[in-house]
Amino acid sequence: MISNSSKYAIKALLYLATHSSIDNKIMVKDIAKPINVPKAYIAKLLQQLVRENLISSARGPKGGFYLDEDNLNKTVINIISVIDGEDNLNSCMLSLNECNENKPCPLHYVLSASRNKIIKTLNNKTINELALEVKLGKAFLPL
Amino acid sequence: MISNSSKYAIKALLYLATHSSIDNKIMVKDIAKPINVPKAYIAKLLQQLVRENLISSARGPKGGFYLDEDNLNKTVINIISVIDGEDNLNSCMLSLNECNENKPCPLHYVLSASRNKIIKTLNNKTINELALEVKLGKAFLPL
DNA sequence: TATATAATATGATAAAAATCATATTTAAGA
DNA sequence: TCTTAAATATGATTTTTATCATATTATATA
Repeated sequence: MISNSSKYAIKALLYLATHSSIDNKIMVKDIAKPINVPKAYIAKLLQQLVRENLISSARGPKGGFYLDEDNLNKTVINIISVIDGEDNLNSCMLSLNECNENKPCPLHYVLSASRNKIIKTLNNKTINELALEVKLGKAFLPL
Repeated sequence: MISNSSKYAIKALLYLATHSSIDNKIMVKDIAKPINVPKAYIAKLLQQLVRENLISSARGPKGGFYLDEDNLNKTVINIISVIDGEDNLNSCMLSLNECNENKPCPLHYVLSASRNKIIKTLNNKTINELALEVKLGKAFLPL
């Protein structure tokens, strides 16, 4: 439903949102440790996220990863879409392709409301907003 | 979060709930086709489900799979637990082990309510109740 | 402009999940 | 009680996901 890779990517963005800035770029190795993901693995994911404009980077000395204004306004769904592809979250819980709101499978039927709410939330909440919850002391890292 | 195998198992139980009885047992091959799962794969899962008392079976001629009264009262969570193990659904969306209601990660924080509702539903709804939705015309197979 | 530092591209390996294949056991019915 | 029809047990294979390794490219700064 949501892959390990997506989870790692979300963690990385949350970490960058709360710790980096254009003047304070963070290297792979300094991201991997605190978010608890293998360095070589997160490195690959970060590269992919850069290509898809979800995060920013600079090479060479003083280089590293950070989030610019645009990056901060990405949503969780944006991340999952890039890493896992579009459809995973849109499909019903049993991955039935003939299942939809009009003709729902039994599980879909009983879960529809909650499920829609989750998707809506993931669609609306930006990384920036999530990071704000942390600054307000409502939510917590470590990741 | 919820494996393919679990999805297949849920589909199988829903199919049996709506089509089988102790007097009308259904063979592997007649389950595999309508629920759209490879025969050899579902066979293995069905065997596991029998061992864990989630479904019933009989060998030999006139044999096959069916649900007894006890089986019909199993919940979706029961199925997922048997196939995927206990923890998968209880963990937070990012699989953080230090994340909980009191000290939630940002994602957990914004999804908590919907997520709890889903888990509660999966915990309470029995296979029998789900099948009833179908009989009442509120929900639909095919699977 | 040489050096060192950092991301990038590419691909190999390992682990897990999904799928397939088959010999064995059980039981119904002729 | 023999034959046949079914599940069961076991394990092999394939595919996908996760992980690791490294040579290449870009850039700050001495």
